[in-house]
Amino acid sequence: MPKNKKPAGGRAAKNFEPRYGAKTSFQDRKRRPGEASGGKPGSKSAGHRGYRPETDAGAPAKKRWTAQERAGRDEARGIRSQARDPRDARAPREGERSARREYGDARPPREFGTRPARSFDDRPRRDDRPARSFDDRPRRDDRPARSFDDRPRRDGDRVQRSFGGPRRDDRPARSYDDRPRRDDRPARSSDDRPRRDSSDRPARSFDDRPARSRADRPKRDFGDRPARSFDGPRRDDRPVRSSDDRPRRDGDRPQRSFDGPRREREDRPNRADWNAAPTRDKAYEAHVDVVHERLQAEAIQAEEVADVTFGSLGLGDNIVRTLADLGAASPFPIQAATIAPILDGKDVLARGRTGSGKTIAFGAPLVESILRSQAGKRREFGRTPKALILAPTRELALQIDRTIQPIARSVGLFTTQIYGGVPQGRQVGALRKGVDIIIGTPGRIEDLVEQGKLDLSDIRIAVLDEADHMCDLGFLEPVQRILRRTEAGSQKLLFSATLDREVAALVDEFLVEPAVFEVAGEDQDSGTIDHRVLVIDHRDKAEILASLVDREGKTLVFARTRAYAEMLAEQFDDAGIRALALHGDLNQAKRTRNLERLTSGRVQVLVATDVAARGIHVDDIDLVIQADMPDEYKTYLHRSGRTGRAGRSGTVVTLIARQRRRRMMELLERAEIDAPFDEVRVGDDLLEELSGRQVDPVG
DNA sequence: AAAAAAT
Repeated sequence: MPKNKKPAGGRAAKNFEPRYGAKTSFQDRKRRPGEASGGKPGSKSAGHRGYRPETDAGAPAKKRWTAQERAGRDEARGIRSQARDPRDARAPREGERSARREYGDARPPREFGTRPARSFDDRPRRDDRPARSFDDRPRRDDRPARSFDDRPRRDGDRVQRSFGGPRRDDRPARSYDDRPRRDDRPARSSDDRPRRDSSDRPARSFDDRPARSRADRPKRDFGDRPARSFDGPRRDDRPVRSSDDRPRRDGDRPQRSFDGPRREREDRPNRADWNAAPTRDKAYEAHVDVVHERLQAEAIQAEEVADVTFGSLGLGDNIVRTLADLGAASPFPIQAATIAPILDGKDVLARGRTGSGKTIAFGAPLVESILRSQAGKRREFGRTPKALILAPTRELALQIDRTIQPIARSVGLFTTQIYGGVPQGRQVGALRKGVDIIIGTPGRIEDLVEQGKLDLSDIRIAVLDEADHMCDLGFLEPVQRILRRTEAGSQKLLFSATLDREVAALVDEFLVEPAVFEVAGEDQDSGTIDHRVLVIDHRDKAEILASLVDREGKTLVFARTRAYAEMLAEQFDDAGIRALALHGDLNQAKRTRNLERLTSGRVQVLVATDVAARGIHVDDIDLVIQADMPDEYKTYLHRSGRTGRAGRSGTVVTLIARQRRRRMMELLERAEIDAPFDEVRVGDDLLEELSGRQVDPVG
């Protein structure tokens, strides 16, 4: 029996593309619900299970979808036919699973069983999102009535600034070999480089820095301020690292004992150690030190920003209002720090802990900036995008757009998502009509550029979210190629919770006199997250995991591989705990849907690979379990940052085998996290406690 | 090992 009787729906996804490309996505969206008569929920026929009367007086109007749900639905729609069978990506296991159901497993099928008949009416609304959410074009009547005229005009002396000031295209190309687009630039030296402002910042010289080989670099005492501060491993141009003094990747860190209390800031003053670094390899040290000096100089104290408002930072009324709608009434410290310099056209490096509001920190000023540069111009059909935001995963790109889009929309700018795993027709269609801001992942962006369907040459602001990750092997080169295609001298913004030296590859080539920000005292472990390490016997692992996961509240489990993530989700499911997986082996429709199901609370447990480690925001995950320990402290910080967001509390539990204790301690030390280690066996009360279940009171 | 483009 065919999986889908509906003729159109049964075709392969790519067959939809001509249709998507042929008309606007908005028209497309309007039509499709009407044509969904093939038994889909929402059917017009009274016999169908999803039937609902046309006029439903008592029911709330159609404001049922949050932006995220809508986005997920629309993305999924293009490949719905593929998604029809929830297990199609795991064909090998199909027999086993269906067999189980056949002999009377009472539990409903995992994917669709508990799905309420498509009614989202009673789903808790997320009040931090604007009720209206259009993932593509706004309806005309939804555009803000106010025109640009009532905005305070501050563009008089500033709009030209970033483009009329010292242009960066007179910037020198450092090497002519592989940089096609930069050969118009004169040689750059630290002396004659145009200053962007009259500040007394030392000009940094990246160019004459000795090849960044670290082999001969002096060992420095990093105190307790490890790689987080621009000291990450470089992977770009470094050939083979001699193993002289660095047995592991970040193994040059001194061991520090877990003795004293470490959370007080007074106890970790050793940032100064950076500046007191040995003098060998001067230029290299100079680079590190300059960056770090700025980190200190421009660190923002939370108290200082208490009475700053978004308006006073230079954002227009519409944007300020939209931010309030998004739940951002007044700026978080990272936002207070970065908005003004971004509006000033500066390149910015910013580090803010997970969940500290980085998206708005770059998104709001980006929109404002693009708006100013467009002031007085018509929105032309087919205009080229002016801003680009790059993210390492599709889910993150989607999420960023969910935040940026309402902000952009409030001032009449358009955004579109450009990422893989979905038909490109919609995306290309949007580009053809003209968008101002694109948000996406590197692969599809490059793809469309090469196909001549995306022109980056007018991009004047480029943002890298999770910038250090974007410098990982495999990401760096595409990112470089993309950035080289942006407008000469375009403004670059690099954000991450773990911004470190890994970004130097990009800083060297693309950033000029960057301003660097971090939020003082906002260390990753300051407060809201409780970290625990469970030392377990490998044989107990599955049972212990199941025990931890069997709970109220949302749980995110991290596994190292896709296969293990899939296996764990199945194991939990088999144990009667509904769980879904999120990893790169799933098609995008399932990825989007499974994440949405955790967000909406329809499933409490999600087992993910590191695809979910960074940036993904789900409101109320209160337990993160690392079924496999991360192999990098940065990964630990990002994974654990999925809980304890925006000041909420959360618990992070990491399972390790006994022989990993040493390594785990080192990793936590680098992450500057204190966590008790406990040996645990199946049935221990600690498991009950950590899962939040009540230990049975002895009656 | 994972992620990111299809094919």
